[in-house]
Amino acid sequence: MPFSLAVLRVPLLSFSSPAKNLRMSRTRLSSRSLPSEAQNPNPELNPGSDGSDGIAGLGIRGYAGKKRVKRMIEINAENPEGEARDQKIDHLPDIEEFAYNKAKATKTSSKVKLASALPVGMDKRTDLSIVPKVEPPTNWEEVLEGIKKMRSSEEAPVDSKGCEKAGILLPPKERRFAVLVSSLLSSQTKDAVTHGAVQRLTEKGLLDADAIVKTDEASMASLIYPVGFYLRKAHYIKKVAEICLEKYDGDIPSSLDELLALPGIGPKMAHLVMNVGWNNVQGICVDTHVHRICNRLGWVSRPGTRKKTLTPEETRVSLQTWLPKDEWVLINPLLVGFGQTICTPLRPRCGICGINKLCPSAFMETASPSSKAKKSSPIKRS
DNA sequence: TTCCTGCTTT
DNA sequence: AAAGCCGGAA
Repeated sequence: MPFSLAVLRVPLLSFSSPAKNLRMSRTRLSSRSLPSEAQNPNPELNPGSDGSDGIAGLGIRGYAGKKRVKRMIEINAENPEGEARDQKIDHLPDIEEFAYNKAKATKTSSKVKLASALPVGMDKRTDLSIVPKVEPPTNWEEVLEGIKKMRSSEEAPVDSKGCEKAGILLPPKERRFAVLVSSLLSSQTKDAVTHGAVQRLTEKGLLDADAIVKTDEASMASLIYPVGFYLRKAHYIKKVAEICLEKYDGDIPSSLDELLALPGIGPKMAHLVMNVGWNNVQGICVDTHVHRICNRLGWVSRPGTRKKTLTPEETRVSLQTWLPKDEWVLINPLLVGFGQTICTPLRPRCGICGINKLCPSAFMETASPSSKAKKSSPIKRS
């Protein structure tokens, strides 16, 4: 085991000011050289582990600015392969190979039913061949390139503190669990806050299912505070840990449906975990940023119409009908970072945006997105 | 006010 | 479809 599993019982604290009790001994994780495929229990599920960290690292390597590369090299200082890995940037693993290779999961949960009842025509969300072929948006490649350029010149929170980065120095199984917990914590929470919470859990060895079930909910809540909805999430984390321990031998589920069946795990997190946790691309991870930006760009629409999509799930399905699968994984960190720094939800910085000439929504949003922008859809405009 | 890499329940 | 969860920051 890479770190001590000693369970620290944290006294129940009042939540009025829990933060001050959170700082304790800062035992640094042993960042020794890590085995990759050597300890990978499911090598067939991790074809990306060619000595690299697979897709999980792409969020880091793909759009790394100089600062970040430097930081990664620092982090990997004790890892002999570290620097070498950082050189191999912008290399896409062959995700086609294992995109459709997963066996069907048990579909017993109500959530699964909900998921497949979503506005699709593509049940099981894997077989795109039955979806009517949609013409890709004009200039989409140029737009994508422009965004990539902007992303490489400015560092975004997601680059250093996103879920993709969670547990990057851990062995596969621990890393997967870290990605799952990190995702769970990330919703409605700034990356820096999520990162801090994960850090505290890591220091206490609480990214391990076995350790989590032995920790009471209040302690968990105080540790992850102040992430959004921390009480609920503390509850979910414990439930998830119990399920993982019982059904998956302490590992996380390896199929989309089984992930969706976990409490507190919805489509956004499930796809993220599949993508960066299992290197198994079943769909695009669409969060609020991807949802917003795709609509601003006119990249997605309600089926058969030119109206904006109403939900992230609708966006995901629409985007998947035309975006080449090569881009499915990278589109998330790309647009999330873009959304954090430039194409912000409120008052997007169109003035400094390198693709404002190509964006149908550029300089259009004077009021809040909910009030005005809703009526004048970017793709409907003449 | 609106948002933060949402999900669950009504 | 909409409310509720959580609290803080811009």
